[in-house]
Amino acid sequence: MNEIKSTFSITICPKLHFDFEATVTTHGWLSLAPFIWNAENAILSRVEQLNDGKLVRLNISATGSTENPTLSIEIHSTSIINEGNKQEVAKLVTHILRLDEDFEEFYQLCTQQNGTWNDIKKGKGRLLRSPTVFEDLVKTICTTNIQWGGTKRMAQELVDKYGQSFAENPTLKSFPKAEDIVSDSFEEFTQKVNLGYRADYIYQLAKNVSAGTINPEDFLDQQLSTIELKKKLLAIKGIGNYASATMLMLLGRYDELPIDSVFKDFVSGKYFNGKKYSEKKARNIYKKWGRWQYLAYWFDMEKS
DNA sequence: GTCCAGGTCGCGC
DNA sequence: GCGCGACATGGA
Repeated sequence: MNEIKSTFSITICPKLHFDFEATVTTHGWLSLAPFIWNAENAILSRVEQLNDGKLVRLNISATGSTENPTLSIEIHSTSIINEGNKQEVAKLVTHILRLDEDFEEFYQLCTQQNGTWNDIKKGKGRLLRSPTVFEDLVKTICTTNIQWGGTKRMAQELVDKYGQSFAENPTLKSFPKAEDIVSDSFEEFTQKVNLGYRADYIYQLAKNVSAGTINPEDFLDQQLSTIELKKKLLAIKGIGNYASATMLMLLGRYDELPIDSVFKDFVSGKYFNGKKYSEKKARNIYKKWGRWQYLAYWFDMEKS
């Protein structure tokens, strides 16, 4: 058994109010591999392969109030961890927890609403995301036309069959990179993981990303308008209206509503007494939230 | 056994 | 631009 050689702690103090546990648990992403959530101790864990190939296991936790929080990040590895590795990890954690996003305007809108909207308070609103846009794209495709249990299974299978093993505990693996997936033929891929007809979309995406014809990480570019971004997302096979809205949320843009069966059931039950309604009427419910509509819907559901 | 899921694609009109 | 069937897989 390889011994752990390096354990470091990095402390990040978020600029604004920040609720670690709410950020991690308000989105189902935390129950998709390779994320591991230790609810008892409130530790978010995952194995990651860094740019230089080193495999690390990260343990992320928080102490202090939402006004004055401190994030603690342990890096476990059998490799020597250098300053560059630490900086990469800090950047990764900033990304998945959205420490750089500004929610002040959303909070103001919440304050304008009465009652339970005030419970959102400062520090909530952030929803967990994956370290890479590629991983979020793959997972989002795995949420379409399937129950949540199926999404979890598919994420786990991808990690089990194509992730890189963490030396200390080989059952812990990273999420596969595009190159890991296309190292196999499509036939081998469909044999190893059971993604149904989505296998085609995901393999195609991995091919394109690996070849550089699609660069999902560029989607984080703030210069891109939401319209342009949506166009790029819809051009990817397997991403339609619902999935593009979900991806926009994961890219920090909350303009679009993810209209799927869950959305329809929720809106029907809460606002239309279970009766049929037009999509336009449903949209009107969240219209006043402007570019924060996704979060308005999300927390409307959370609070119910 | 049968049905269908946090939809999307490709077709025909 | 809109309606419709097909789509893989496993869980309900």
